[in-house]
Amino acid sequence: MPRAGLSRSVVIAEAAELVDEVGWDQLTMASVADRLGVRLPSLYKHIGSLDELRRGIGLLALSELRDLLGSAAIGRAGPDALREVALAYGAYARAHPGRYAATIAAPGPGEDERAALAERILQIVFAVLAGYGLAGDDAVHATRVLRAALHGFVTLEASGGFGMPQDIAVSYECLIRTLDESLTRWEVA
Amino acid sequence: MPRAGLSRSVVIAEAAELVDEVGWDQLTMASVADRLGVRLPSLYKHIGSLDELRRGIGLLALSELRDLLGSAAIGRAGPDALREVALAYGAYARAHPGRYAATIAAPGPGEDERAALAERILQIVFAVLAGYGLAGDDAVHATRVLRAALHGFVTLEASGGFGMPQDIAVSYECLIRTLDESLTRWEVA
DNA sequence: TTGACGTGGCTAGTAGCATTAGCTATTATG
DNA sequence: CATAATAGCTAATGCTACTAGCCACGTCAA
Repeated sequence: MPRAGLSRSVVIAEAAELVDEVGWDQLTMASVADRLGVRLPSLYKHIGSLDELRRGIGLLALSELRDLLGSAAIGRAGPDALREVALAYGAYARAHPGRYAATIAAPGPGEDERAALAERILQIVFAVLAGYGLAGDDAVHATRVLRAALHGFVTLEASGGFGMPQDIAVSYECLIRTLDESLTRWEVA
Repeated sequence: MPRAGLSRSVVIAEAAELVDEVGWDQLTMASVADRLGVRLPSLYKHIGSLDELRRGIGLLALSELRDLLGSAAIGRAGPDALREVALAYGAYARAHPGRYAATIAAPGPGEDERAALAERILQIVFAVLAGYGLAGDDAVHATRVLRAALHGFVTLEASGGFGMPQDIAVSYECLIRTLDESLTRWEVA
């Protein structure tokens, strides 16, 4: 039996490819093993469980997203930064729907690495909001509005929720415009 | 063996209760059967498959949501209607997280009843937007923005995505305000 | 009252999944 | 080159969805 040269990160990377193709909830240990040309139980030498594999994909996706959003925000401010970050966010979700879904579940207790990544992304968003003069509680509420809008849009798009024929990219621009206006005129509570 | 008095609608109703308690992706035929005090295979006298059960829950949830949103919108217009509909939407998602999740998947081919319900809900939203003077393509894009924002918010809230201690209800009010302002100032593309 | 029939719930069995135990051959290390 | 670690294997367990076929309950007509 020749060795297949697997490792924890190889398994996770292959699984990430797989969920992007077949969907987050179709992830099985069996299909990952198939894809790697290996018998199912062999995976357990590298990954403890299906749940751990899911968390691994989530971590990978969060770090990719952090890099992309960071790059999009760098050297920009205000509406420009907002727009680029929003576009990068949408592009990632569209290009990697499975990974994106892995991104959503909140870090459970003990998932320190994940919490740290989420924190890092939050800071990027805060930096964008600072360009609109928002900080403190306002920044928290504004962040929630921002995340909700972007996440809701890409999720509905991915699940086929936008049945009408109108151009989805135009709708996304409307969303960005809505967010920009809202942040510009944010009334301090 | 005394009869348990089951029926398709009883099974679906019980399953809906279950998913609200344990989560949409934890739904199994086995747990529904347990809950109804019946052996697993007996369910198949009433429901063809797990997938059909899921669709049944989705249908039930959509009809409940249509009733609630319809009631919230009736006799109101403009910002008032928007606010009430948004609050009703959030309240339903919070009270019935499992059913709400069942609501999201787009109707597949052949799911006419589901498509009809979705259509009905869309019309309620359009009626709200008409109060802002929006119609045609604008109404479609605005609907997408509206749905995305509300759906994203309740989804992130349900998945524990809002970790900060600030009051979530306040954030939701910010979201409604954002939407109201956006619809009021909607620039015709 | 009785008896036949439709049907709801049952037991038994198949197949796919996650997971564990334990074997063997490969590979890295002394 | 020998030894130890380990990657991948087969085999086995238990859970799930789902099917086949039995049998008792309730109904409805004679």
